[in-house]
Amino acid sequence: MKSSDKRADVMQAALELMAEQGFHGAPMADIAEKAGVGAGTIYRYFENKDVLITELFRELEEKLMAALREGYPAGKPIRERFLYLGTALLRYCIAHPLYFRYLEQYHNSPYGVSFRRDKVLSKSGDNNIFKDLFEQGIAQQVLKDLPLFVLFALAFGPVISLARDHILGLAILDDTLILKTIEACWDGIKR
Amino acid sequence: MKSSDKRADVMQAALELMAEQGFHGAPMADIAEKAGVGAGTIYRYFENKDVLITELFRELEEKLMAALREGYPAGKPIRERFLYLGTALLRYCIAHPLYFRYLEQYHNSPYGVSFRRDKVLSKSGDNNIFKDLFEQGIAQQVLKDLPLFVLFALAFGPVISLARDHILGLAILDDTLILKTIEACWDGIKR
Amino acid sequence: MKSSDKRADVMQAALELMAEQGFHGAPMADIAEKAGVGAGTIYRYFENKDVLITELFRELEEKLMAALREGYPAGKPIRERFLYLGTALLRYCIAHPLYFRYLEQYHNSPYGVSFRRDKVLSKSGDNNIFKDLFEQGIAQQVLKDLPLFVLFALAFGPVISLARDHILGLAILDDTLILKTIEACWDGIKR
Amino acid sequence: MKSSDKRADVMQAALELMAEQGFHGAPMADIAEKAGVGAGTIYRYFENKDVLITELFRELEEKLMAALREGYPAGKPIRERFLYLGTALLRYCIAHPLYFRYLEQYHNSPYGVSFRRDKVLSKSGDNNIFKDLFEQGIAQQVLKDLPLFVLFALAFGPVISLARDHILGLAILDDTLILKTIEACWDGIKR
DNA sequence: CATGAATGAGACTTCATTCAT
DNA sequence: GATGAATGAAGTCTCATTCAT
Repeated sequence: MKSSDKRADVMQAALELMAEQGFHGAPMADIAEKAGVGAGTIYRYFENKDVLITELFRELEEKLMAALREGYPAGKPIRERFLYLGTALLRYCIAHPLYFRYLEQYHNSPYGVSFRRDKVLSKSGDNNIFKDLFEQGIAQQVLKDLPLFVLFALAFGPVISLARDHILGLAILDDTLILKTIEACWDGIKR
Repeated sequence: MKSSDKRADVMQAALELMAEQGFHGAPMADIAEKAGVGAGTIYRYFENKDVLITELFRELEEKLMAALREGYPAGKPIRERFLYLGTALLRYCIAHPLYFRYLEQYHNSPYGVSFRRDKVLSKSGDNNIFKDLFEQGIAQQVLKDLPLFVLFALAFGPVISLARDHILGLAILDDTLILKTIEACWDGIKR
Repeated sequence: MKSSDKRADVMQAALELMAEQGFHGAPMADIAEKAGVGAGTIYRYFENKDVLITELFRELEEKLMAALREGYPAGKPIRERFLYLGTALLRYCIAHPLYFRYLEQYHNSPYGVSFRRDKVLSKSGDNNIFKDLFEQGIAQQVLKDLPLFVLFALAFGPVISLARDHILGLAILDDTLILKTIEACWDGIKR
Repeated sequence: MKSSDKRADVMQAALELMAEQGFHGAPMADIAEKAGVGAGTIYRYFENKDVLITELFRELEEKLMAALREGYPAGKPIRERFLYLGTALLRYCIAHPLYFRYLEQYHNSPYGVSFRRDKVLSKSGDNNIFKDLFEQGIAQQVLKDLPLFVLFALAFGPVISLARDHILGLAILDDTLILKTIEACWDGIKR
């Protein structure tokens, strides 16, 4: 059970350093040291720094999506499903500040240009819970008849904004406030 | 009339390069060349690169706030004032993609840590139109009784999210859609 | 009959990679992979990379000399013996471009400094067919009375030059041309 | 008159180190130190190490050709012209051992693949003294009727071979011996 | 004996900043 | 004031070699 999974060690070290210092504030040497491996070892697992950054992004995003899918009340009404997703997302971001900071940083960097935000909404083929939710909501005339990307922004823009504030220590969010916030988001998208 | 305002030239060059390539993708030498000045000249106006970055951020933010203040219907009802602010902000971001990309990048970088988001809400002393608006709205029981930072997130989180999509080419926003979006934001914050 | 002669496999792999990419363009890991052995295995047979390089050189040189000795018309006249050596050498270089490229590279590298060219002419003790040939030729007044190294250069310098051109695709050499060339070399050294 | 021509200093340092240690035995840091400049300074004059290597090659080759052209008895008989070229070339190689070692190293490295040897014989357009000499010689039936590349090898292969030996200390060449050698080369190519 | 993951010294290169002109 | 050549610290990455399995 020893921590001999060096690849995971490297990713964890990279996450911690990059989330806090930015991609450029985390030299490979520092990552290696924090991971407890030699500098060259990183390159056995990641072709170069860019690949490490992107790979880490993919993994964090996958974790996030998995967390949202877990416990998702698939058969329940639109509103209930939305409230679940919103609160789960906000809680997740707050519970994993490093993940959140890393993901945000990635999105706002030149790296993010290649990995478009829209993937979240239109994940090809895959069942996309967001897309499904909004499309059903429109079809059932429960939600406003707006383009998906607008609904998405209305629903989750506030979550991201709040998560940012919380992590910066500008906001304190308890369960009650989280719920109220997501209900307010619902007011924004519901017809 | 000569372009002897080298300081402005440098800032413009820095804006263009950094908004597109990121802070680290814009070497001082490139900025100097694009600005049509010598590399050393930059240091007559900015102590170092960090100062240039921060100074540019301050200037852009000030421009943005000035734009929002201009034409602000100060005496009108809460809702009208809000709709004005929301649409103006979204239009401004769309009209000035470089400004927006730069500001976002700054917020999500380690630089942003020192210059807190909350400044927007609590600008010391200065009359802060956002803060005033929300506080009055709460007092008049027009807005939900939520902490200011929540209202702010509900109101402008979607705007930022949409602006990002628009700039990445993932969304097309016309005047009608902008208005509908801001009205939806209003639904989110109104009691 | 299993290819358990790993030492030979390593040498063959090293030859192929180094002849084409240069000594420094052939990492030990690549050599190991091409040889179908583990990276560490190479070090069971060769103390380090330098030793591998030198060992390979020695082996190739020995092969070359053996090829020249084979069929050498020892008892025949000077001229016939020379024509045999010259054509055989040129044919060998053309038939084994990898050997030739490797040997040339070795000679022109810092490695070659330790392993001097003169070995060819003065191989201690061993009967040296070149040395013998030239010395006899001078004694019999068939060859010009020049230092051995000059005769050697006159005789084989052109061969090396041509082999290089041929391998680079700059020259096409058939049997007739090879013979004419060596005859011309003879004209250069004969009295 | 100070040695402020840093570009030249770098080239000289690179020549000395690379001729002796090989391209890979001469780190940029060592070159910079020997040249008396900062490491980064090299990159103001040469995009990268490969460019430095190639540029240096070009310059040395140009110097060599210039030296051969100087004093070339253009109007004189074939034989005289050839003797001039041969002795001049050999003398030049001996007088400039660093140049010679560098040039040879370049030719036998992967770099040399792109810059073909044949350039010497077929320099497009430019008046090529070698090509002209051999072609005239063949036309006048003074030289053997062999392909140009064969004549070239016969004429200069020995020179290169001898220069190598001389530089390695295996041969001592005085003016008399140089002349005799080139006359022997003439015997090789003359009809 | 064989392996190949791990190492870390060292190579190349970039770029913020300085300073003589 | 302005310039831009020069600098060198620091960053990314390679690869010969080792050693636990």
